[in-house]
Amino acid sequence: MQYNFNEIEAKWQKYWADNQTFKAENDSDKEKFYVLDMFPYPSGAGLHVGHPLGYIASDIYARYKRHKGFNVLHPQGYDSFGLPAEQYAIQTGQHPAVTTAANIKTYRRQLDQLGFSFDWSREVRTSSPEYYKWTQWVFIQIFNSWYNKDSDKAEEIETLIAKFSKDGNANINAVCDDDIEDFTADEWRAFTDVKKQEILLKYRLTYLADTEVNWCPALGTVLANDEIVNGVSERGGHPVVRKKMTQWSMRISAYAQRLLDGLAKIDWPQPLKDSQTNWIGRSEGASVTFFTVENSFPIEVFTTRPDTIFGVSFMTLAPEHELVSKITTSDQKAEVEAYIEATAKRSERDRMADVKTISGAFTGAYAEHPFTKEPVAIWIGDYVLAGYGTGAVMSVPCGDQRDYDFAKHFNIPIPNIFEGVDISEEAFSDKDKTVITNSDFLNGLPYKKAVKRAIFELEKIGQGAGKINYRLRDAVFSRQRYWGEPFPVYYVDGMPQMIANEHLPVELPEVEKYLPTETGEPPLGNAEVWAWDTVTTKVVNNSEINNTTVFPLELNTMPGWAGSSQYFNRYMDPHNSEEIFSQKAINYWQDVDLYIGGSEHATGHLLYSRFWQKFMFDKGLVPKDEFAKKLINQGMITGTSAFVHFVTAKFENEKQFFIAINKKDLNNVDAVIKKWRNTAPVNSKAFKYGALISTHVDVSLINASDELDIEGFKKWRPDFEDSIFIKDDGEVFKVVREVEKMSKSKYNVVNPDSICEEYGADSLRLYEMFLGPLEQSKPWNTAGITGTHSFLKKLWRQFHTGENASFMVSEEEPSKESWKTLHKTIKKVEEDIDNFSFNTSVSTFMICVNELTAQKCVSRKVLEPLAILVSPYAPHIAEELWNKLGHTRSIATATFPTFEERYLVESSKEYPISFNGKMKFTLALSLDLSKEEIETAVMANEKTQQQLQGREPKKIIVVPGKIVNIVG
RNA sequence: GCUCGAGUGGUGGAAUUGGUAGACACGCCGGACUUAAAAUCCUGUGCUCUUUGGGGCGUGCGGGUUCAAGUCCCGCCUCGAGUACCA
Repeated sequence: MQYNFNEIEAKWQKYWADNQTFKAENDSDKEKFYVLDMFPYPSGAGLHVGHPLGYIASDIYARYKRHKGFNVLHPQGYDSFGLPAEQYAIQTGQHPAVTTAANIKTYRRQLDQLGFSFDWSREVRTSSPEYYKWTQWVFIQIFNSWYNKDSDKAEEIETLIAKFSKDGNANINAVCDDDIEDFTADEWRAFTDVKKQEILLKYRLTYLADTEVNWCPALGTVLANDEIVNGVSERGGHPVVRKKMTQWSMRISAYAQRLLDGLAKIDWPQPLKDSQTNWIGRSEGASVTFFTVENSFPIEVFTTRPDTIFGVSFMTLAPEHELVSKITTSDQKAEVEAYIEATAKRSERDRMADVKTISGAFTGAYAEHPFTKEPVAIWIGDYVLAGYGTGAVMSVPCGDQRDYDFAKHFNIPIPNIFEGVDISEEAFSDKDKTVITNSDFLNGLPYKKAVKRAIFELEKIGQGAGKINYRLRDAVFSRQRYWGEPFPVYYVDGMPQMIANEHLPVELPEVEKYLPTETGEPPLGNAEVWAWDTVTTKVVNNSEINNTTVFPLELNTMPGWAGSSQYFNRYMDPHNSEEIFSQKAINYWQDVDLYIGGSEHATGHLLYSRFWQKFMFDKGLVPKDEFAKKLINQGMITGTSAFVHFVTAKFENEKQFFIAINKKDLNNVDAVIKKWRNTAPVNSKAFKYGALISTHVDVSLINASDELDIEGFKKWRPDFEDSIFIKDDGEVFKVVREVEKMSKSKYNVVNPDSICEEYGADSLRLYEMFLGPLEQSKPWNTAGITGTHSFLKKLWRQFHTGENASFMVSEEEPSKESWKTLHKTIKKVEEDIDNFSFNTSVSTFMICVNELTAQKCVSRKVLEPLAILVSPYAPHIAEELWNKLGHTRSIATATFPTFEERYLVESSKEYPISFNGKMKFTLALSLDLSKEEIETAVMANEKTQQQLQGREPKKIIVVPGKIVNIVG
């Protein structure tokens, strides 16, 4: 009987779906285990072989954990809001919901054919109203919260209001906007309602603010910093400019320290933790206040080197700093304004492109040094960023290279405050070797002590304090897009109002056009039915807006990360229409035990999700403040692109054609063409050819030996129909191969559908694991799949040893060798899965089956456990064999076999014996011998004596269980 | 520039964390079966010398520690990822 994988796979996929084999219950006596994949964005291109890598790994782990007796939650869903569907809608007018639904269908079919053990009854889609109802709900919770630094957590806004009406805001220790004026309780109570709302907005965890944003005119939207690559948009590569807009922001900066601390308790890859640490960018130092000589304007700066305060010879403000216009002297006004205008014109991209050019302008103003009382010149310069720290620095040219370069460029004095250090060429910034001089009370102190003392002295005179600064900025939460979650927000007198929880979801309205409006409003500005009636609590036509009972709704939508920041919790109770999830469900499932996904989300989704989780934790909604215990970044499977190289050629007065050059001949094109010309038509008198050009070839036109199907190529690229191919000696034409990202435009995409059809899903699953370590990126090469495919055929034959290869296993006791083979395999596979080394366990299976074949082992006692071992990797064939072994329930319910040492251990073990470090022979010795007994036995051995040739051994090294080494 | 990570046959990659480097697979060479192809099976396959017994060299390069180094230490080189005037 043949291994008919197509039939077997279809049969069991249907069985699993019909029987809901992988449905997880929220009620179980078993221990829980939550295995999660990053849910996909359903793009129109469907899956290629690179996509399922992480899903296969997580599926193996989920199936393994089921065999180990856990109640496993292994859900899947779709991150179905996003830009591509919207772009497509703009081009074709098709509603994104329609294309998204079609794409999801394709995804589902492709995922199903790989035999994943997802619990599809828990599927979520971020774009479905039942789901985004809860995204809106969480947004409202965040809006109704403020961050109390005293309790170090988010609290209800009501507690803040209570404090205001009792004591005003003098003693509030909150994370909030920095432009807040003090008020008393009496003043608070006297404020108008709008004024109160305005103030509260400065404290809320999500707030409206005029933010300088990255505006992409081509896409008509705002992009996050991580959506911009090299100054252009990640999608589409359009230019990006700075623009001020009123945007919703999330006060993620309130959580900076907790996000940093949390990294210590989660088992995530170090590089990912490093990049989050970098992103948060904590730096310790001090804030120092300088006062201008004229008018005593305070200028606050942040420095990590308060110990170098006596080295200050000037100050630099960002050109955008609000004080610049107030302090600039009339003499310098023209120069300063010209400089500000020049920097404003420079795009972010230009600034990045040339970091070497030093530019700036002197304001004419001076500040007073807090200790020496000397005047310090105030400059502006674009190397100081408005968005970091206070947008102003105290410049210490002897201790900071940028200050040094600036000082040199503008001939500003560079006083030296470091003992025995030459600063004539560059600044000295080695903290550990610092000994300070010319610095009054800091003289002679090493770095750490000097910092402490400087802060102490600053505090004493009230002009500074120790401070920790973070690079992490609040996250902009508004997008000028259609295909995203609408905000549950309407505006009364310009102040945002939340729609009550019971009226959620606020559903996305229909629009005629998906582009921004002519007045530059977001696409929702095109909606005709987009106003909130507070009486009927319904969305009504815009014409009904009267600003007394019917108000305009928010036109922005939420960013992509809104829906992905909580989906892992929603899976626990996805159909709950009363709550985001029940407390019972969250208390059972707690958190994700294993999360597998790409590292590209390090500073996006994975940081935002940790922030939302911490917020939810503060609100008492979730029991854990980190959502995923362990995370693995699967590597990318890259494509192997193929190229054909051509020269354009022409005979006199004739039409141009192409000559394709074989891979081998690329280094001596001239010689090859000359040779070809000799055989060419006679009219080759005036023959000319140009430089080499190369073009991608669809990899499906290339065979395993890199040979091109020339006829197929000509059909595929009719523009090359008249080309001449200079073939290799063997009458074949070989292409050049190169590893690139797998992408449609590079024609190197390999589709899992065709692989499944030809070799089966089990072969594909095994092969993807076999390719290499999970976390490493590796090139795809379809040719190698025959290896895992023939393994499955061998496995099949092991169970089909009857007449005409019919199913047959024996009930007899297996040989000792076979027991050994089985238990060796159990041990290795168990270790491999626990360490996520799925690649080596595939090898182990191959060795196992090869050995069993050699041993002619057909015993049920060995084959049955083997089927269970293989089943996480190749579930379809395992299920079929399991069924043939007479089981009526799915193999998924079987218990993982236990490894027993006694099958491996024999009475003796082979010890390699070496002389002078060179291995010479091995000796079987009893396992329970002591180190001394081994030594004695080795010395008594005939071969040892031969090797020693009568000499006394200098040294005998015995590592029990491993090796005996004799130095003669 | 800074921060991580990685360099092993023709290729993907193993190596129990200091103990016979190259498991397993692809590819290739040769063979069996076949009219033939496909499929399947068997043998060989790091480089090199060889008197066919075996010898020498081999994990990016140069040193070091050790009886023993792909693995540990020091100094380089190359590639990949992230980040970028962060005071």
